[in-house]
Amino acid sequence: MPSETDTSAPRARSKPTLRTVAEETGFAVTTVSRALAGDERIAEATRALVAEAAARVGYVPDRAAQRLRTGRTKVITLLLNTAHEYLGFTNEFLSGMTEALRGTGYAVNITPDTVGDDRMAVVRNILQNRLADGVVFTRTECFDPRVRFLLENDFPFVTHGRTDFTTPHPFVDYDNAAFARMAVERLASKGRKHICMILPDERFTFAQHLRYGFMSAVREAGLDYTFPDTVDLDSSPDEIAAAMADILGQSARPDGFICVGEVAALATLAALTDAGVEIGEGADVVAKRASPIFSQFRPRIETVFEDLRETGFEAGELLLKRIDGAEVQGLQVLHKPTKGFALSG
Amino acid sequence: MPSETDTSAPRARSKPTLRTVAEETGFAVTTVSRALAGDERIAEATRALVAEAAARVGYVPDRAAQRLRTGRTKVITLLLNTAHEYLGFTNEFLSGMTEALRGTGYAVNITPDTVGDDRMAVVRNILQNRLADGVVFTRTECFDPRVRFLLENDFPFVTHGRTDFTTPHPFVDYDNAAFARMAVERLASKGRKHICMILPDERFTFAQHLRYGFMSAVREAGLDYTFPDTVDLDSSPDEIAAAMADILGQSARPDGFICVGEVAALATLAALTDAGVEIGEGADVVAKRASPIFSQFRPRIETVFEDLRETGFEAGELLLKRIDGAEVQGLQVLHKPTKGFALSG
DNA sequence: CGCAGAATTTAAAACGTTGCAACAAAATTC
DNA sequence: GAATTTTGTTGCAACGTTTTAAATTCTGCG
Repeated sequence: MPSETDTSAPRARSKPTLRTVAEETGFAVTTVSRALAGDERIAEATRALVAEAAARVGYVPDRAAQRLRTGRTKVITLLLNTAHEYLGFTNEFLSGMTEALRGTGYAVNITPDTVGDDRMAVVRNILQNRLADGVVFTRTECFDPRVRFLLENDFPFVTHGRTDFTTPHPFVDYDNAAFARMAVERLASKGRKHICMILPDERFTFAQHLRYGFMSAVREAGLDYTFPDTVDLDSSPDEIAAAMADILGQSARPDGFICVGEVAALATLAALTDAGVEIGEGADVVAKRASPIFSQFRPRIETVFEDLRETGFEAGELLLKRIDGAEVQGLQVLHKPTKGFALSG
Repeated sequence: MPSETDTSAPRARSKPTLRTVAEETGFAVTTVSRALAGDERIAEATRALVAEAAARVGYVPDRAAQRLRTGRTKVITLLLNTAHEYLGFTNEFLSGMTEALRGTGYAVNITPDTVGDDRMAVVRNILQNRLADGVVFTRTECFDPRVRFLLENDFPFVTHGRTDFTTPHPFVDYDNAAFARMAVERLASKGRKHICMILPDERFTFAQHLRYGFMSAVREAGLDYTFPDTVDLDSSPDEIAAAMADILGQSARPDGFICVGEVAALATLAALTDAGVEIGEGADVVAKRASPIFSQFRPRIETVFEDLRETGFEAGELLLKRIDGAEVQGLQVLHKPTKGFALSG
């Protein structure tokens, strides 16, 4: 039949749209749109019919069109930082986040958390150009200007780490003060008298928390302490190791070491090994662990676990809820270090 | 120029659009669009005028609208794999990629490289829903079905790692065969007679390359060899360490070890340490290094460097060129291990 | 002066979606 | 049986851009 071929000819392999489904079912485009959105105003029977037809022709809504029409991007952006105290941070966190977004239709976008030296430009750009519906970032500072800006503009976001702003905002964090305290106490219980810990750059909130937990525990137990002041957690492994070697060469040298992250741990162990100090004898080391690799460090050290994948997952979940309009109150998660220190592996 | 009509209109704080610039300059929207695109048909003077006005009102093109109209998404997607032989892989690779895309208007999207067990569904979904203009993925297999699919559909992509397909496609890769050969030769030069290397899962192309380079060098030098067959590079640190301990317990035990990645290196070192084998005495270890952390491994080992950030950068660059229609020929980058082995740090 | 042919500019039509206002048909009320 | 509400459904108008086809102005030249 020629007419048959005629009508099927122009029907090229083009992407099915609402119109396709509309023609298929005989309903109007509007109705189809509503039906697929599960609108109560559309009859139950119609909804079923439309759903069936949509599935049959393989209809999938066009993101660009939805975005243009609604202004919602269905994108959330993670601000990527190059440095982290754990090598596997990005992979773990990101895996958790994408997992939380699975099936929601949201996509994860990555953008460096800084252009040149400017952290604000990144977030301003996202707001101004409506590049995302929400933002997640790490390495939060006590009075992080990004937080202030986002709060002022009422834009959904979740921070990894807290701030000192009085206005509450969603966050996921690990209780680093409790960790530091536990770590000091653990070393004290082993008879250590002089504790050393490498801190993150002081502008990060978690540096303050670590310091606070550390100091209060050290004071309580009446211990000596040292913070290496030439390096921080973002320094290169070599710099950290050199700083540790330096400290080990001093007359009043520490006998207890707390490590936040792989780099600090390995550099500390290397410095101790190079100085001929034996773990369990001349010194003890405890660390926070985010990857199973810690079990292979020699000498072995005791660790507690921080689950970064879970953290990323929660960051994703919280942000979705926030975008959906949830109140900030319920959107704050603080992980306590539950179990005590144990030998890794 | 048309008469200056009511400028007192409710000029709300709405995002400036082409229309805004059009009204501002007195030109038609079409002209403005063309002028901003640098279209030759628009008079030089007009282009300048429009550019100035656009900058003044802070015009930025709307991504959603462009995408809807042109079908181009200005997005490229990186397929994220949870496991990698280097902990820092994701961060490094991603940092490189975003760097390559800076200023191009392209955004990076992250999606897990597998849903359930299905690697194909991910890439099919991207094509079908036009979620991106191009794709990058890692952990390429010899006859990777994703590559076949993308080639068949003429969709731009870059793989990290090669395939054995006859049809060429863009890739970035490291010459792992050369690395393995170098490593064997290095160990041989130290008088080692029995070489051991943990391979990646054999379905990955780079596993074949490593094996090939290894085998040909081992045969040439007339050495013994062992591939631990209960683990691969993606096994857990504990499993790898256990397998190595096992091998060290055998009568004919290897005296040279090649490690691809941190996990293998640390697990091997731990097993050697635990077995009381001294590096330089009872055994030697060489490794490929992607992060500066290797300098802190004790005992120290010799390494060669693979630059994953650069790799990510190139992947981004190649994909952009490919999207722009460049021929596949020039879009294949193979990194040779240039310098020889040296003590890390 | 008239006119072909460049050189510029423009109006209008998409792209696929959703929100608004309206409408027909059925159900309810008085 | 008319008036009113309820229940489903629909057409039209955006959202901001690019593209097609057409209109306008500007040249130079006979």
